[in-house]
Amino acid sequence: MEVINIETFQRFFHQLVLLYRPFENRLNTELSKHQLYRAQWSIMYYMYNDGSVTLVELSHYLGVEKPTVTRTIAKLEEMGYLEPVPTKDKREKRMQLTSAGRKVYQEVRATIDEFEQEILEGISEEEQLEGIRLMSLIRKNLMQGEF
Amino acid sequence: MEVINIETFQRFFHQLVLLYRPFENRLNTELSKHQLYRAQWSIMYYMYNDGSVTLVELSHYLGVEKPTVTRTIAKLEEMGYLEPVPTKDKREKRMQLTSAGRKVYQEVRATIDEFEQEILEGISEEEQLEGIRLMSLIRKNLMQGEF
DNA sequence: AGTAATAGTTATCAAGAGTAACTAATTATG
DNA sequence: CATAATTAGTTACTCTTGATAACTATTACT
Repeated sequence: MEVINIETFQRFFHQLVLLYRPFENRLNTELSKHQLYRAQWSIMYYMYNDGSVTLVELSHYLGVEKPTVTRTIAKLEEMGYLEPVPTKDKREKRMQLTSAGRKVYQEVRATIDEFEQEILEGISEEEQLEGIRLMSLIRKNLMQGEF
Repeated sequence: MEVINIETFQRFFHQLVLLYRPFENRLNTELSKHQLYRAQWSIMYYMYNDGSVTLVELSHYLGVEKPTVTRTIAKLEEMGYLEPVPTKDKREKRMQLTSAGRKVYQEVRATIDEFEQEILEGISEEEQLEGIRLMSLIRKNLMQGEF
C-alpha cells in the first residue's frame, strides 16, 4: 500500500473545480434548447425519479437554502411543469411533475443522454460506477453535520 | 465485460452536480477565513504552480470568458497578491504572484489541505488517482472543439 | 394553553459568469 | 510597406443561482 501523497489531495479537488465549469456550461447549452436552467433541471430530475416532494426535502437533497428552492419551484410551476399535491400538514408545499412536466423531462433527457454519452467516451461502465461511488462517498463526508 | 447501462450515465453527472454544491460551500467557508473566494483561489493556485500567466491563458485553463478573468485579476491585484510582469507584446497582461501573494497562498493551502484530507477520509490514494484520471478525461472530452 | 419547532415566503444582497461592443497592439497579406 | 485581419484585454450591462435576515402560518411538545 502506498503512502498518501499530499499532492494527490490538491490535485483531486482542483480537478473537480476544473471539470465542473465546462460541464455546467455544456449542460446549460443543452438545457437552453428547452428553455431550462441547471437548477430547474435538477429539481425535475429528482421529482421524476422520486415522485412528489416537499421544498424542505429538495433543500436537503440539493444542499441549498429554502428561499432558493422556493424561487425555482415557483418558476417551474409558472411554466406549467409542476403542480401542488394536497397534504394533511398545511405548512407543507408538496409538489409533483404535471404531465407537461413529465413530457418535457423525457425530451430533455434524450438530449442530455446523448451529450453525456459523448463526453463519457472511452470510460468503461465499471470506471463510471467507481466514480459515482467516490463522489457519493465524498458528498457524505462533506454533508457530515449539515442538516 | 458488462453492457453500458443508460442509468449509469444519468447517475454519474447527477452525482457530480450533487457533489459540487456542498464542496464549493465548504471551500468558500475555508477561503473566507482569508477573505478569498473560489474564483480568486483557482487563479492563485494556477499561478503558484505555473508561474506567470496571461489573462488568455487563464481564460482557457479555467474555461471562463475574458471579462470574468479581467475582473478577478483586478481584484487580486488590488489586494496586493498579484503584480504585472513586463512583456514584449504590449497587448498582453502577464501576471505573477507577489511575495505577499505567495505567503497567503501557503497559509490558505494549509487550511485547504486539512479540509480536503478530512473529506477524502476512507478513500485510498489509488482511488483518488483513478478519480483524477477520470475527471481529466471527461474534461478533455468536454473541451473538445472549444477554444 | 402556551411555547417550540417546522415549512415556507419575501426582500435584499453578492458572487460569478456571459454577451456585445469597444480599443490597442501585433500579424498576415496583397 | 500599407492596410486588413487577428489577438489581448477592457467596459458596460445582464442573468442565474445562491445566501441571510426577518417574517407568517401551522403543527408538535410539555
